[in-house]
Amino acid sequence: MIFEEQSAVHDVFILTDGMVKLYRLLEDGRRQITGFLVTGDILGSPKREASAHCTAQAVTDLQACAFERSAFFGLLLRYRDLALRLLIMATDEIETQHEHTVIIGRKRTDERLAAFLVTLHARWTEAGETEEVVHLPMSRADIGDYLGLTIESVSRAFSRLKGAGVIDIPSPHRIVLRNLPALHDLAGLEHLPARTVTLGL
Amino acid sequence: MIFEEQSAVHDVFILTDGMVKLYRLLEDGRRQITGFLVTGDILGSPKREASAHCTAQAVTDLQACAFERSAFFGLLLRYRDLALRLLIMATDEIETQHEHTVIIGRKRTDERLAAFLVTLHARWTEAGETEEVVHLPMSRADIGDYLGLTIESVSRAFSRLKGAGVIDIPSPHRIVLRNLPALHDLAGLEHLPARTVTLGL
DNA sequence: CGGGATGTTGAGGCAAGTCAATCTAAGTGG
DNA sequence: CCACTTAGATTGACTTGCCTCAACATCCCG
Repeated sequence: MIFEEQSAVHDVFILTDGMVKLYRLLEDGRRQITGFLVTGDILGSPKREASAHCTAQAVTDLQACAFERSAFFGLLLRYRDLALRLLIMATDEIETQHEHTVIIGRKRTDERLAAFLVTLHARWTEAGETEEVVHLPMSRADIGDYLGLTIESVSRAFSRLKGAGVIDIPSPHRIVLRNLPALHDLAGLEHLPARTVTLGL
Repeated sequence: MIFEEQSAVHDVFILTDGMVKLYRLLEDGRRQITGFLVTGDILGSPKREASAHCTAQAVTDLQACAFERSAFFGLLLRYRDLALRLLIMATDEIETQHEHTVIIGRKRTDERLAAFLVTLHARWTEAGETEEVVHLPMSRADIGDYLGLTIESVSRAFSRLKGAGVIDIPSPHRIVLRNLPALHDLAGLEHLPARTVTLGL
């Protein structure tokens, strides 16, 4: 657990290795994951007070670089470019959130999963992966809570895609994309994010 | 129509009166509205290239103040506070989008509508409205596309809330909140946005 | 007063959820 | 090295909430 909803956040992090999930909980236990962060991404709000509005939890073992918030603000005030850079990143993040909203608001189960796989694949490719493979360090429950589905629906969607020959599943956490164009088509994503760094929260 | 997805955007707007909807379309016509902007809100990306990643369309008659993009960037480079302010606004917008993601990803129809009404009410109250009334300039189709529902589901949800005595519907575009606590409870929102200005797109 | 657009209501279907059983893989201890 | 346990994933049977399709109601606006 990195920090929890409502709690004060003392640092801004830059992930140097591993994966983080961000989520919010409802009182009755329903959970919505709002995003996953990977190596290179930034975690933490640039707001001054900043009690976390969501929970950040490790999906894998992590390595990160932590900046004390006050030090971070010092940088922010001192280097005018920094705020502008962060503003661009925040703008990109809003765009990403919109894409996600379209996915969970208007797409069916298989389309959601396809979009998820395609997006993750793009991020791994960016990170140097050359094979058409997606690593899924997170559980099916995490995927479901990210896509607004149940575990079972996620599992069935995987099976259907496998049955259609679009993917292979050598292990639950390793997916081979056998037909990337078909997957793209199913995902129906307008523009994959061109950026390399995500601003989390 | 203010600007359309993919098209170049020449201005940054500050809404001085009226309401705008932002949305994205899928090829088959499915639509997801990602947000509504009201008086005082800002519309436009602070990115330099900026072809719109979503469509902005008027819901009502509008009045707005338009800044040419280049002039806006001049301001952005000249006043270091401005980028910081916009960064805060963008951060708030991300938070709002997360809330919206929770709503459409994990809540049932009536909860979604309750959350919608409560949020809009908060914005009208902020704007000086003292009665427990919500004005809905947008159509049922717009509400559905915002909440990830069909027109019919929205209409039925309105009827159920009315039947439960939580709201009155003197006209389709005018909702009286008869039991605000119950509505809040149903909505299950953790924190209503404290901010007054929304950054659109 | 029509007539078109918007909103409401009803009947029935289906995609996704729920509940439950089974399978798999990774420990863990004898 | 092998039973036993446990957590996660898959699959099946059934239920249900929302969608679809269709009919009807209401409201503007000439």
